[in-house]
Amino acid sequence: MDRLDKKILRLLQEDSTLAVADVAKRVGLSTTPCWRRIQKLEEEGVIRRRVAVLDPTKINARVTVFVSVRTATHSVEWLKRFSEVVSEFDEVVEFYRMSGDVDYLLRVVVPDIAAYDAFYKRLIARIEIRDVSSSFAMEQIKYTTELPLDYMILEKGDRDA
Amino acid sequence: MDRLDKKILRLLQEDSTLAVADVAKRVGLSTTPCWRRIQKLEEEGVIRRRVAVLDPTKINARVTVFVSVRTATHSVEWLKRFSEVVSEFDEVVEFYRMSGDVDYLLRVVVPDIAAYDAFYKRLIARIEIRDVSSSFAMEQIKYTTELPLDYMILEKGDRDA
DNA sequence: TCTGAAAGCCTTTCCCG
DNA sequence: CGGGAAAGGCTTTCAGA
Repeated sequence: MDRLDKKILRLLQEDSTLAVADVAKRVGLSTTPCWRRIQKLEEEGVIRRRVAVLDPTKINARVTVFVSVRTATHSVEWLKRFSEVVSEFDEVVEFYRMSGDVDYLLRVVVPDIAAYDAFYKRLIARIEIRDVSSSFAMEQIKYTTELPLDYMILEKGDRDA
Repeated sequence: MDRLDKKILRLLQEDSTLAVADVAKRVGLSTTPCWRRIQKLEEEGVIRRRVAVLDPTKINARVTVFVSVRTATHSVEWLKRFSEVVSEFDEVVEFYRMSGDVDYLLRVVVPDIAAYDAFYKRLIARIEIRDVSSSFAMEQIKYTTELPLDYMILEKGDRDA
């Protein structure tokens, strides 16, 4: 991956409806090589997918809750099952295993607090959890799917912008 | 919005490269009305954008850090500036104003702990913060841009699947 | 690897139930 | 609102350097 790939990724992270010819123009290539590069980035899995991003308020998914979970000590199999059960919930949009005093962190999306309560009950009905603590987001100030590209490692001979 | 729109959204949240004709087939419409519905969903802002989702490991953005921030009591202007300054950082991919004992929560993406430390220094150099606490994610078990559609409010007469 | 042009497929429009 | 068919535009392939 060189700086042209990086430019292409920057554009497509922002707007994947751009025509290949447009991307090509902006990075200073003609369409064919640009098309091939995008193809390669997809094959290599650098581009994982192309998706539509929806407005949460318009589909009644206004509230984000961060759920901190402490599990009791369990076997590897239990932890695997725990991951699977939690991941199955559509309301869980992000799910991390953490270092520090919290074992897991979930980002849960629901319409309101009542729906969160219902979700919570369904969750604990499916799996035993030692300790759960919920923090409600009052406002989503920033949310982006664009990952920082500044840390990308370029091949030798590509040190400029 | 009816259940056909919901089906369309479900498909496009998953894969926005689907041809309109394919989406149409899967929801049981022909291309023209399906195209019109997608158009409308875009105009109404239900579909906010279409983006490429990248693999974090392939672009050297492996580590997620959750940063809990407590601010001192400040004016509305200061809080506005705080939001702007924090949002400017590409490493901050999510940023929430919270209820409870933490005032703000940031999801920060960096390649490693050293890069996080550098980010942290740049952040506190730009704005004064009372208290910062960082939690590192060891593993991203689930990450999806797909919001739950089950809570969507449909127009009267659309109560089925 | 890049360019330019040709072929094929989709999107988008038009007009009719 | 939904459908079929035509026009226009993009994507994808192919040949040449």
